Amino acid sequence: MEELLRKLDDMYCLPEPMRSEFAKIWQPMAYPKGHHLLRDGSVNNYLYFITKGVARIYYHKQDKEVTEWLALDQTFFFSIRSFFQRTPSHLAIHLLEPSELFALHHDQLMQLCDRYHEVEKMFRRMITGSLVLSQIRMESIQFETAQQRYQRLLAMNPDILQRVPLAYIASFLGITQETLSRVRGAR
Amino acid sequence: MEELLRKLDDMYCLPEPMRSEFAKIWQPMAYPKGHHLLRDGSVNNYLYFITKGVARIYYHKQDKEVTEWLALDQTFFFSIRSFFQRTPSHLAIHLLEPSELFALHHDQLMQLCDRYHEVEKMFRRMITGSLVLSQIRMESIQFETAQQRYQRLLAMNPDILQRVPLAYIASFLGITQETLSRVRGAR
DNA sequence: TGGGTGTTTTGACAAATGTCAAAAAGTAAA
DNA sequence: TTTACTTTTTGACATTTGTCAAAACACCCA
Repeated sequence: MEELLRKLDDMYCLPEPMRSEFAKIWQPMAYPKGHHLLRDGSVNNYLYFITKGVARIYYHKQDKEVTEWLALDQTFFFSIRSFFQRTPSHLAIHLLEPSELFALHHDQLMQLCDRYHEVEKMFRRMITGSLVLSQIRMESIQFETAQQRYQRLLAMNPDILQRVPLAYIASFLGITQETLSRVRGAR
Repeated sequence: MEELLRKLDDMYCLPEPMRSEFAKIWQPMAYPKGHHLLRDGSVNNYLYFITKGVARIYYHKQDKEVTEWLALDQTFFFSIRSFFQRTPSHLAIHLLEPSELFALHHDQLMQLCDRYHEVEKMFRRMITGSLVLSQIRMESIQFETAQQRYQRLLAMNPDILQRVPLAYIASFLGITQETLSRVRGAR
């Protein structure tokens, strides 16, 4: 819980009555490796924060699985489109390690946003951060080689190699596993 | 101004005192073709809405120019990172046609967000919309061929070919002009 | 220890896209 | 209409990445 609150403070320091009220609506949970937090076709009602473990967000493209995002410890994740638009998700989310998480229900978040301007502001900043990240990733995908994308990922997550199978990393980088293997060999 | 207000209502219908107060802080402007709204290296203080014309957002990658976004009529645009993080922009913005725009200054927007919860909410929804768009574009770039991306662009902007040089479109799609030319020829 | 299973690498070749140079087409002004 | 200029297309070839199949490696556990 401490890590979560610290992350939230980074975005916006809620004044005290709201801070603890906001803290209260996060539900702590723990699941084994392989557990699905979200199956494709259902609406993503929760915004997650992972304190320990790894989550993988993926979808089916024709017959293949495509990894859209890898969430390591101390990060937020969810199906952006499904959560905000309240539509069935084309994404699924499962855990690559036994994990500990906090989950925040969409409706409870929205209620608190309606009630407290401060919560709304904090949430707005959180989304703004996601938008900036999303832009950076887009530029990376569009204008860097597989090699460069791999280096960038390693720089941001030095221990990802030990924790996530290469097939998922390759898919996340937008290349095949074989290409990733060759890129790695070249250095 | 009507178009702008209609777009804003789509996101969130502001109640009346705030709606007109919000409308007041948008500054109308008109510039000739080629005018730079933002030069790289300076902070992007304005969020723009274009009512007539085309704006191109681009940056320098080594010796080349890369088109990051093309904003046709009735859309919002700005340098996301610079505007939110208040840092010098690596992006520049200029106009491909004589254009009419509305501009909203960062500080005025933030002041109104602080003052009115409703404005904050509307702005939050606006950013949420950008985030969803950004996600969709990311998937498109990562998992579609040049051919498919071209078709998608045309479907969303049928008149873009008449208004934007192919070199810019190619760059926006993340391919070279020659490849775009061949993709076009193949249908 | 030795299968058995899943993961990662390698090889041979195909497909997509990039690069550079030149030709063709289009546009605008004299 | 002619010229000068810009934009778009084409050609030849190089590079990157993908595909499919097989080999090498790593790990678990009986």
